[in-house]
Amino acid sequence: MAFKMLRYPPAMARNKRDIDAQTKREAIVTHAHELFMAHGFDDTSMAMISRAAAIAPNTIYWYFAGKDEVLLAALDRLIAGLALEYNTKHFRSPLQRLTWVFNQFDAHHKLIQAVHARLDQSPALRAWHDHYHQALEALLTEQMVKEGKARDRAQLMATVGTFVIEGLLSHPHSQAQRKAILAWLAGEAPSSQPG
Amino acid sequence: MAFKMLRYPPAMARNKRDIDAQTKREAIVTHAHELFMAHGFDDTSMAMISRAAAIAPNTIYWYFAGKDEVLLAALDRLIAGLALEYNTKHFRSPLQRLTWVFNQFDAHHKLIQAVHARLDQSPALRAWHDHYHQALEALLTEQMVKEGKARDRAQLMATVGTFVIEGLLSHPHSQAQRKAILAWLAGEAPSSQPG
DNA sequence: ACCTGAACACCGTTCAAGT
DNA sequence: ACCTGAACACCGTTCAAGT
Repeated sequence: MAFKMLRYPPAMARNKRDIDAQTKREAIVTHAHELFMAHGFDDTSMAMISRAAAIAPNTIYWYFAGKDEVLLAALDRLIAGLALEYNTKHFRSPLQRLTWVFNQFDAHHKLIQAVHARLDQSPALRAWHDHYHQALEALLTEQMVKEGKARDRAQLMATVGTFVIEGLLSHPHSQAQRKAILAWLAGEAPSSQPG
Repeated sequence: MAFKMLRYPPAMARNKRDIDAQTKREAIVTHAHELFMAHGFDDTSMAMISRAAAIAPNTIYWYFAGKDEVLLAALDRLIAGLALEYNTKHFRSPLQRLTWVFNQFDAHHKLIQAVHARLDQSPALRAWHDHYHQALEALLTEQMVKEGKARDRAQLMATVGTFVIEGLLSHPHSQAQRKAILAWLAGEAPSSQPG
């Protein structure tokens, strides 16, 4: 009776339980992440995720409010990992920095694509997207200002830059195209003239 | 017996039937277009379209292979209309031309968003998208070459341009931002300096 | 607290049958 | 040729019940 009011079982068991729960939650996210990457968000069903995690489909709803929240958790973990690596790395040039960031996104572009596809349906994903979109824009702006650009010019180019990055992520293109565009973006350098 | 091999009923009726069929087909497309714009592709069910067109849900499958084909028909009609208007119009400046094109897309951006969301699921939509993406890029390239840009530079900027247009279509932004970005895109003009 | 079987209210699509 | 009622194989999610 009384213990029914406790939010958790007693201390000893509580710790163990919490760890198990956390591990299981992460397992769900891991499997979901892989499946989203392999088949896309729409073509990954809750049943597929639950099968991969060896649980009943509805058990996912104990850990997450819904499918979008699973995606959100995968995204958060992805970004946290990237941020960590970004901060410990140092880059030889602005182009190298930009290329690294782009390549990280590109390696997980199916996840990012899922975000864009669900923007209108999920306010949570909309908020997530807008937040990191703005963060990327700010990062590009500061980079350009540091390189001596006027702030309002830098802001414009940063917006353009995020659009270009998203464009590259979601459109097929050659390696040469990518290289030229990133180079242009990093330095606004003129494309190389043949001959 | 014999007439069963004819693909159509006899002449008199055939004409009438064909007209009716065409009209009905267009009615389906019109209602679908409106619903896609209002609710988005995913949140528009075949049942909703059929209700709007006052037919049974499965009747749509007599006219179209599936939901994606309905979207495709709506897109084709949209583009045909735009192309017609574009060719009869003349513009005072490259910026005016670009702004007009952009505004047309923007007015129907929910449809274009649907294309992007379905790219991976539907090869037909993928083909459609790639075709018109390339067409837009070519148009921008020729425009820039006409203005005296080197061809490979123009090609790079055209790719960037289509990414920027898609970015503007799919991201919230202020009117001022839009104006500045389109101006930059049209002439690569420097953003205005305050003071 | 954690997990599940069964059900719910959909969905796009198919099929057999009508006219 | 054109249209439909009924069914199919899903889907994400909910609920009552178990431990």
